[in-house]
Amino acid sequence: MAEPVVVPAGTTAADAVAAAGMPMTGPRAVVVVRDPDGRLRDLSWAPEAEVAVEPVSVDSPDGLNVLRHSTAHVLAQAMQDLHPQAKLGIGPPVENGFYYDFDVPPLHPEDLDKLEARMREIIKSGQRFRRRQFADVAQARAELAGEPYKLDLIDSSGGFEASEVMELGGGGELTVYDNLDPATGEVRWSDLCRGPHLPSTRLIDPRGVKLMRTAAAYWRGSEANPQLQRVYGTAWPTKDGLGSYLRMLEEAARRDHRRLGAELDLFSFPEEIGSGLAVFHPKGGVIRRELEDYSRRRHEDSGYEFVNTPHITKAQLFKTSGHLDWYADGMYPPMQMEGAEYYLKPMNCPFHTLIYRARGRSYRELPLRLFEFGGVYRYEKSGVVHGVTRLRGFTQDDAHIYCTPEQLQDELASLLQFVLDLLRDYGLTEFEAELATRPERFVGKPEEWDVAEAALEQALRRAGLAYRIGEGEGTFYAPKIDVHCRDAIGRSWQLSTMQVDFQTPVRFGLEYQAADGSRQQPYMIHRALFGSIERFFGILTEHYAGAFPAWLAPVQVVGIPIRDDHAGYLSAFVDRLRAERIRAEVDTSGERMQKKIRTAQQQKVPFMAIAGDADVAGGTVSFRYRDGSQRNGVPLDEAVAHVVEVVRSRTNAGPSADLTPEAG
RNA sequence: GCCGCCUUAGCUCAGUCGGUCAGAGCGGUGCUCUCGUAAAGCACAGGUCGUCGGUUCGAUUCCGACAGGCGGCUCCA
Repeated sequence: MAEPVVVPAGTTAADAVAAAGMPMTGPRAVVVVRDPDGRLRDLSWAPEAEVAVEPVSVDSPDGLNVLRHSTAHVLAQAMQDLHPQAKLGIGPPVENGFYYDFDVPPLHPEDLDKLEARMREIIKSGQRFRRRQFADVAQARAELAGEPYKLDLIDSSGGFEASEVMELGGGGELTVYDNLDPATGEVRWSDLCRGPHLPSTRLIDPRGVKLMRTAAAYWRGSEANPQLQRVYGTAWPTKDGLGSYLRMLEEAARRDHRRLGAELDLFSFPEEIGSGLAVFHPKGGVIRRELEDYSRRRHEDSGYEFVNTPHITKAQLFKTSGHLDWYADGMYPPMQMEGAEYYLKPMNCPFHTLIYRARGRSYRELPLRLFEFGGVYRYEKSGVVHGVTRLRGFTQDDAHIYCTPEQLQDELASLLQFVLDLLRDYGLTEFEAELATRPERFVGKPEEWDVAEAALEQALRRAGLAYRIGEGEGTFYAPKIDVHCRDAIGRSWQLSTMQVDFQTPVRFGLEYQAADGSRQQPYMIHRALFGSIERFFGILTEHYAGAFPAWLAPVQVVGIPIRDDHAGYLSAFVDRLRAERIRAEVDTSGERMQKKIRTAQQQKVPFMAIAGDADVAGGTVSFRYRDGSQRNGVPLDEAVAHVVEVVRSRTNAGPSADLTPEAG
């Protein structure tokens, strides 16, 4: 945080910042100030009384938002220069960039080039941003008569969350920013906006700006409204800032699980099966099985019992659960059979609940923890299926826990801890949580919701996990905790969910007999850890960029003979590894050694075991690891023990010669 | 579902302003070659240019529908 500067009454923030000797141009330029109330102000702001403000530089989070917001204005000006009929929507900064929505005919990639060229001209002309307040709504309406969407914003401002709409200030204050020609002071362009903005377009480095793509977006986010053309762009204080952002995008593309899934022969989406339905190939199958097996073991250790349930059911089950009332549109349509309607299941919980109800339950059995890798089918809209992370058929690692009211709190706390521990074992270590509370449409009694929400919040506190509240974002039957994880390149993914459900036990009439002989209703907790196995698989693929830890790698060791006649020696070595259940093979293809190394490297095999005359003579192999490091002349016994140790440790790092302690 | 774009060999992509233009690299197969850590050489095989319909003397090339995909929007129990 920068040192505060004092702005004397009647002078501008810019004067004070300049007098303090802070940069006014360049990659660290101060672009706005924060007043004592925390509000960001233009540098041209002149307070009526002396005030201490915090300078905000363009490379700070707030400064970047200002830069991007101002760049969005430049984009809009460029758009209206090139397409005078374009009507303006909204144009806020977003993570890593900005967008602006326009009512124009659909745009094409060439249009972006033209817009960028015009933006560069505007930026170089050094237009000044001037804040101007409308006297009243009538004046604003008159001036914005040609901008129907801006009028819509003004007319419905009462219904807006002010923080979400950059166009409108708080408290009904309406302001406009004029872009002035620096030489003549003429107004070149104006936009309804609450600001703040850069003092001048000169503060934008055109080499740090790039328009990224066009897309359609509904006006004000509602399907009921017309679609506008959205232009996404990004802006950084410097050319290097843009460069490193573009490199990050390339890195993300390099990690794309759809691409890696094909390159590493993990899974595919045969058109014949249908959109959103994946098949896992043998190598993908190995990874899945390892993921699942480890999860199974951990669940068994933690008192879960495994169940199996069918993929289809008569309609009544989902009528009882309430899902048909809420989610019929998201379910595959019913099949008629023997006079009954059958549905593919979109959820496992009603099935597990029937298992609970299959016989009388005693308080001594609780908590009863039922677990299943349950295949579910959801009719996702055609535009949303995405690789393996958004499928129409997928597998939930779904558990339902039935417990007494007294057990609820401890059960939730230990459950959350269990979830976090297990995610760490798969290599995810950064978590954020969200507590999603009662939505507008819900079932049950508000008092019950309050109890459930309080229990979840308590569990979060006990776990010491940072969380935010998602007001009204719970499901229709339960509030929930969602756990989000950050991957290796900082992207956040929503994974685990825990829901406290008081409704399903009522709907299904669940009971247990308490110690005093009375019949009581259990509480129910829904919990998914990966959410979807397939999606988790995809996320891990991107997290590890396809270089899975040794314990998950589909092929753990490839033996590479230097000459063909070393293959037999390596086969014996590989047999010893296989006896230890290591997934090992010898590359006996007709290629030369260098090519085999390249192939194994591209397949991201954790251990290459190379052998030539020297190794055969010495009874050793030479390891090459994925990171290119080497460990040569390792005696066979030691080599087997080394691989076994790395795999069984389930370490998510390496392997690498640099991480391998010299065996003694 | 909505808007825009895309769909040529297993993969990545050239190409046809409608008429011997169906091509390349990688991958695959075969032969030759193999002595130390990211690509040896040669040859061969592979595509009714997503599917169906229309326009046309003639369509992979133009039009339409459908399917699948990509980027967003919306949605995500």
